[in-house]
Amino acid sequence: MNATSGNAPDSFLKLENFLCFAIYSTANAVTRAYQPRLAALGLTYPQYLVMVVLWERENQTVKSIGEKLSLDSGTLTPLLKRLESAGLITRRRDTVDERQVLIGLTDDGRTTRKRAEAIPIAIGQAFGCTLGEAKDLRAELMTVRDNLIASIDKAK
Amino acid sequence: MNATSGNAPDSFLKLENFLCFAIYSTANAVTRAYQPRLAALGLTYPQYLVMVVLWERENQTVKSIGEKLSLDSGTLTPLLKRLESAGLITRRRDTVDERQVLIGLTDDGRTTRKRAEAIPIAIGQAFGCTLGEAKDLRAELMTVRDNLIASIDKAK
DNA sequence: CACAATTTAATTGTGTGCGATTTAATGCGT
DNA sequence: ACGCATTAAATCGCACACAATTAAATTGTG
Repeated sequence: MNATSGNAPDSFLKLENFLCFAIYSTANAVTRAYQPRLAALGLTYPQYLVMVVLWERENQTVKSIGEKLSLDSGTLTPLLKRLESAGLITRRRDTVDERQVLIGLTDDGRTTRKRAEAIPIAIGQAFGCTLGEAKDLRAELMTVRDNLIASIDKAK
Repeated sequence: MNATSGNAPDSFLKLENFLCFAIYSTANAVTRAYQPRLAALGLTYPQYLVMVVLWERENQTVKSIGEKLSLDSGTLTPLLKRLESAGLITRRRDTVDERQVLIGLTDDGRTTRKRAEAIPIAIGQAFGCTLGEAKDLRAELMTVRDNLIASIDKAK
């Protein structure tokens, strides 16, 4: 019996055993990997995700974008204002329900999509795994993510 | 041929296909899941990771901690100052090599370990997967992470 | 030994994330 | 119609991440 035996609460507190650290650290690496390519489009990684959501469908509310990305208005409002200043999106109050703000794309915002198409392919190669492996990993992560979110919600 | 056919660069720009988004979003969920438990110890999630590194070995340099967590001094210096103000760690210049700052634990910092031991077990349950699945997922992620970091380094 | 290159932290500035609160608009029950 | 709960964004404060730069100490080389 020694420190490498792998049982006891001890081993749960070792960094090398942490799934959460693997997730955290990989996420940081993803952002760093995207950064040089996105900088060429004048985007940060979270801004890019917002643009992806809008490229799929224009004129969504802040809430709708927030649900898709699991981000709240505290994060999105300033981010969207920056995208607006950059001339990529539009923000206007919904005339029917004035609580809502509708986010649309400018011509520039739509055009940027073309330039963005090469990025996921390049990053996919940097991941160093096959499309099938990526798909499996993505599915497993989304399951874990949904479980975590469910347990957070349950605690409320 | 339609929008759901799944080929063409088009499908690479769909959020639901993004491995990177799965990683990003799961990482955010991990932080939120840890937050209430860590708040009871007065720690944030990145601070907790630093403590885990120090619980494994005391008196490491900022660089050594940074290598283990893939964080630079721009992130670590202010974080470590906060842990110092909280009375959990000590910071002192190495007298042999005065470029380095050695990070140690206070009695309080060492004691906090005991209270932290229950956390990974509770979070592990929130993940909703078996220990084996977690181990596999962790290994796959670390491979992806290392590939990403290698591709970032290669670009320099 | 001199001194340029390297190494280690700290600093600065920008952009997230998120808890908590606030503001304004809408819905809903009586 | 009234008032109250609910909802949607915005705001505020704090703590990361990280690129870029700076400052100080050490190392390596002639």
